[in-house]
Amino acid sequence: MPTIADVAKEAEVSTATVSRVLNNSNKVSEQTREKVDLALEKLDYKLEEVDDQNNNEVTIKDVASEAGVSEATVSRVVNRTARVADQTKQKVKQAIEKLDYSPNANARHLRRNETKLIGLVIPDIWNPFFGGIVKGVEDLARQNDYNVVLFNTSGLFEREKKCVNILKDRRVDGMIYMGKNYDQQRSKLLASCDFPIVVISREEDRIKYPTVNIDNYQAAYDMTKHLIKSGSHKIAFIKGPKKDTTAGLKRAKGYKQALLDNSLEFRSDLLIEGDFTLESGYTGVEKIFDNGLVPDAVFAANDEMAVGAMRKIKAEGYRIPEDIAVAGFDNISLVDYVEPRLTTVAQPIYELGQAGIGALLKLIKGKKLDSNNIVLDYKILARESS
Amino acid sequence: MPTIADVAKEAEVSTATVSRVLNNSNKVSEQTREKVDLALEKLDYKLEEVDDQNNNEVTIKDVASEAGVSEATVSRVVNRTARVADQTKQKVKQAIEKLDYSPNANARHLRRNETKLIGLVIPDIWNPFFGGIVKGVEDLARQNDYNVVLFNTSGLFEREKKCVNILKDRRVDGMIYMGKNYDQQRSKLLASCDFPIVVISREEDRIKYPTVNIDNYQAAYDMTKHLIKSGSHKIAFIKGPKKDTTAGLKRAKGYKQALLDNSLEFRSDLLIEGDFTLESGYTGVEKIFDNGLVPDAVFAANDEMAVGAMRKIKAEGYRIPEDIAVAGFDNISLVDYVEPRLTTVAQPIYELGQAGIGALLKLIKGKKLDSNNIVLDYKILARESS
DNA sequence: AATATTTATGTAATGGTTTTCATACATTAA
DNA sequence: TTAATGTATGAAAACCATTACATAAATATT
Repeated sequence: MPTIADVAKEAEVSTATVSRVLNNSNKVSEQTREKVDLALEKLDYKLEEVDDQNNNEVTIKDVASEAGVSEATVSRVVNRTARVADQTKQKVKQAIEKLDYSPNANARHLRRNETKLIGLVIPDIWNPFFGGIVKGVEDLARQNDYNVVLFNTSGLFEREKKCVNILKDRRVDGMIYMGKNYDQQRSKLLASCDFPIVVISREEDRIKYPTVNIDNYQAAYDMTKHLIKSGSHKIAFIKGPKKDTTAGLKRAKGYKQALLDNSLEFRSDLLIEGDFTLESGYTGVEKIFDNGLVPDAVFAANDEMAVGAMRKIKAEGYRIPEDIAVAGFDNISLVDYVEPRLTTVAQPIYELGQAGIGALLKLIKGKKLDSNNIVLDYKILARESS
Repeated sequence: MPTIADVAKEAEVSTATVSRVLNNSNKVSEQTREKVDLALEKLDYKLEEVDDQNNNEVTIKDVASEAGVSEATVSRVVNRTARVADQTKQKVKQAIEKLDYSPNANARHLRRNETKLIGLVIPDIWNPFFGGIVKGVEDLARQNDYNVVLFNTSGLFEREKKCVNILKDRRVDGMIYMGKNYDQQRSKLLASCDFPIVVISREEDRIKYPTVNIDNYQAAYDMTKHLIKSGSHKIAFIKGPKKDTTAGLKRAKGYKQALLDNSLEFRSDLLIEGDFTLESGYTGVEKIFDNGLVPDAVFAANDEMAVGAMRKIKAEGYRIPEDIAVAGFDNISLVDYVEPRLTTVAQPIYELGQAGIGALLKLIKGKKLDSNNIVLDYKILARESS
């Protein structure tokens, strides 16, 4: 169906001119009129009621006229939102069946002023830790008739910002946010949203949104204690980068406190900085060895670094756990693949996701949360490496 | 803002009755009228123009009146869809800024008859293989102003069906589908969709939608050849389950053909069935040993099974690769964590996702694809285990 | 100066649904 | 019977934007 604009383009004149030709306005030169006429012919432009029938979507209108009732009644049948006489109901249902009608969710959402859409902003879906969370979120969301729009930010603030703005435009009903960390600019960004937000796995004290987490301090404390009980008393810790998340810092704190509470010396040369990659675990242990130190246990703030540590320890000829015990944090799937199997803190990954969306759904429904800081249980998984 | 329905509820009468009271219809008993009046008062019901001001969303109307122009002009400024005088443009932009207006994407999509939404149906987002694909899809989609709605089906057909129906209701512009496999019921399901579909990582011959894949047959062939060249001539293969995907079957075929082409005997007792889990790799090798056989190489149809195989091989005291070489398939991240590092076929996971969404975007734009079967390159990663 | 054309902008229809209020008809109570 | 009420349904106004067409004013052309 060509429009006036199409014709104008074809005839290389303005739409105004085409309009004049069509309405026999007299201020059109013979030449131009001819050009336009040609274009009209060529594109087979029809004046009568621009038939927008290229879009053959079956609408509620079609169902209504098929069933011989009003659109309102069809809507009532579809949504079970008011009593409809049995006879009528049957007619409507038959019409729906016959025309294979399914309501346009967009139109419904526009009208109802809700989208049944949850924004999910995470740094890296390729990382199974986030994969598990996303799974937990999506599963429970879908069970509650919400769908999830996924955004992968690589932890870049600029990208996070873009994603959040898209979510605003889309008028999502809520968002689950996992930024790289939680600084001032991010705080501002979240504050600009007028839908509920839940933050997962970012244990920040200054955060003003509901969070779902484990107690990182206590978990690290417990794991350290476990290593001490197993006979270690010279325990190294590989922590996150200098600008770590609060969650990361808390793990380091838990480690330190456990040492002190058990009358062990805290040595800063056994507290090594890493960046959560396998390599940094490897080089972390290397640094310790280079200093002429040989710990009897290495506890890393995540599993990847622990595996890196294991590799260096083995490369130097030490046995795990006989000479040096190793422990990690997170319980991502790979801990099962290394040898010896890695002792680690099991985060309830899937459950973190579930708890997050659970809280978000409550907020969306306007309910209050019992607590603004949901804390889930972790587990110390003592396995072969300790 | 109470509605008539609210008042009716409060007064415990039908809405019809409330309506009659409001319009001074005379057929209302004194008693009822009193009840209704009371309710009206209590709820502070206002007749004049039901002020639906509870929703304080800034709309294009607000911007238009703030800037003193028509809504059409605002739209034109926002969408750069027609020339607007500089002066006017400035006014509009200021108004937008002042009111912090952002267009309602839903309304736009409804009108434009597009949603800028891509459905992404996968079996298990927790599995990093799919995680990588999702990342590739989302990255490229977002760069092209499309967003991704994610569905996690666990490979259950019933759930896949539900998800696809949601996508239909939502009128997504396209879908990327990774079902468990591709049987008749799934084929029917996809056929019922009236948006373009691309299938990733399902190499089925009978599939009638564009697919993105690697050449599984050739890859397995090449890997087998690699093992032979490295000196193995008694190579076991751990394949997928009996009802495997065609992709899985092709890997087995490639393995077999490579043996034959290199004058090696194909022995069915060295072709073991697994189910793509670590455990099945372990028990697979166990079965071989139980039969009194000791292969000099084990090639598994995926990495998890290869790791399981490695574990059993080491447990029996054999050295890898000196006694028995091991090879996997996929190159998921864990291959880097095991020792020795696993030789494997590297699938271009992220690129599979990208190619998939690339093809889909073309289809959405109404373009033809060069080929209905996009084949990406794989790599034989020869590492320590072979 | 007269005519032709474009530019800038407005009006109103449109997208598909939900929902409020109104009302013909059926039912119940007096 | 009649008066009072409920039931089942329809008409029309939302929801918020885009866009086809119309038109006054500005500009170009002759």
